[in-house]
Amino acid sequence: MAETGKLVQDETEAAGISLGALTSTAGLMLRIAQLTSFDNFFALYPDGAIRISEFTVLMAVSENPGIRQGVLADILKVKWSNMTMLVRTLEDQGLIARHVPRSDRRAVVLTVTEEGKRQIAASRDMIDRLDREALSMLTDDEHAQLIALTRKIAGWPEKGGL
Amino acid sequence: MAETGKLVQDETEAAGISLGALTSTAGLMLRIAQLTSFDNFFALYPDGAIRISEFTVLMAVSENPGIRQGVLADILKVKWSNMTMLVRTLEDQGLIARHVPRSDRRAVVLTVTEEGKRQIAASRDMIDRLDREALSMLTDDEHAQLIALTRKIAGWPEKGGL
DNA sequence: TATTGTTATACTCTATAACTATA
DNA sequence: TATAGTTATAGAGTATAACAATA
Repeated sequence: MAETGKLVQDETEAAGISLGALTSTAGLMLRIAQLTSFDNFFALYPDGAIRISEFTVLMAVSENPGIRQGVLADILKVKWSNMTMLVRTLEDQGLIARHVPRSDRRAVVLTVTEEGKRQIAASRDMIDRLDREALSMLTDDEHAQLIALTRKIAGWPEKGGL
Repeated sequence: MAETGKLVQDETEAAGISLGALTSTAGLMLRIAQLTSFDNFFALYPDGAIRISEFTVLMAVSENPGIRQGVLADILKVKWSNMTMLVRTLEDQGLIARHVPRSDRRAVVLTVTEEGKRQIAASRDMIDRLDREALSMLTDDEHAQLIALTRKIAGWPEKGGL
């Protein structure tokens, strides 16, 4: 567990702090929960490992070989201009390959390289484990509930895609 | 036109995109859900109204009169240096008052001014309503579930403070 | 020496507009 | 004219370190 979360709890407990109606503002609570989750996650995450944003793109390309860059950007709520840089970083690392299709020479389609596949294999178990550990205050049932709820918010049905 | 909300949905549906195991990474889903919630919220939020970060501080001070700045920063996961600026903005707006207590002249304790109380009264209903509307894809039960789960993640028990 | 808060600054993410090349 | 992607840059949010005042 992360130091930060514990510290906050101790201090707030000692001070007898209340946030009142704020804890019923779901958007704010989502934000605080997400920050807590990320704090805990990155406290465990080794330096030098692939960045989460990069891993997310890598996984998304892996799940959708030949996806166009713009489509990917839209799904992950990243601006096209920023996705350009993200993808270039991954290309520089040799993890994904860019290809201009003949059917539309404006487009760029993406695939994962062999090295990228190795990176996924090496990182995925760790990320899953750290992700679960970062939310270890939840029971398995609650964890599943959270995923179901956040999927619904994101507009993604049950298993897989949309 | 290049990037619109509607376009995103159409494209992903048309492309039959899948994010696979990524949708079981709770931390990532929390992040996407939070971004979605904020996008929806701010699409409805009127220009010129108090900023959410400022309103959050205002509410927190209102719930905890005399709270010290550093404690507040820790609870809301804001750095002290940044809280200094946030609080100054609110002071400049005449919404909160800063006071150095005799018991510890290093500290700064905060209270909400009369004007601040008026601001809260004027903003709170709207924020609650927009917050609920931003998550209108959830049922009331699911909304309550989400709040319970995020409270638990944040380390805050049932109702109110800790 | 440690703590509270401030200042200044750097860094990361995200956003916007102008540009190209294709369609 | 519209679209896919790029470039350059601006902006917000966040992080870090040095500092002053007080404990």
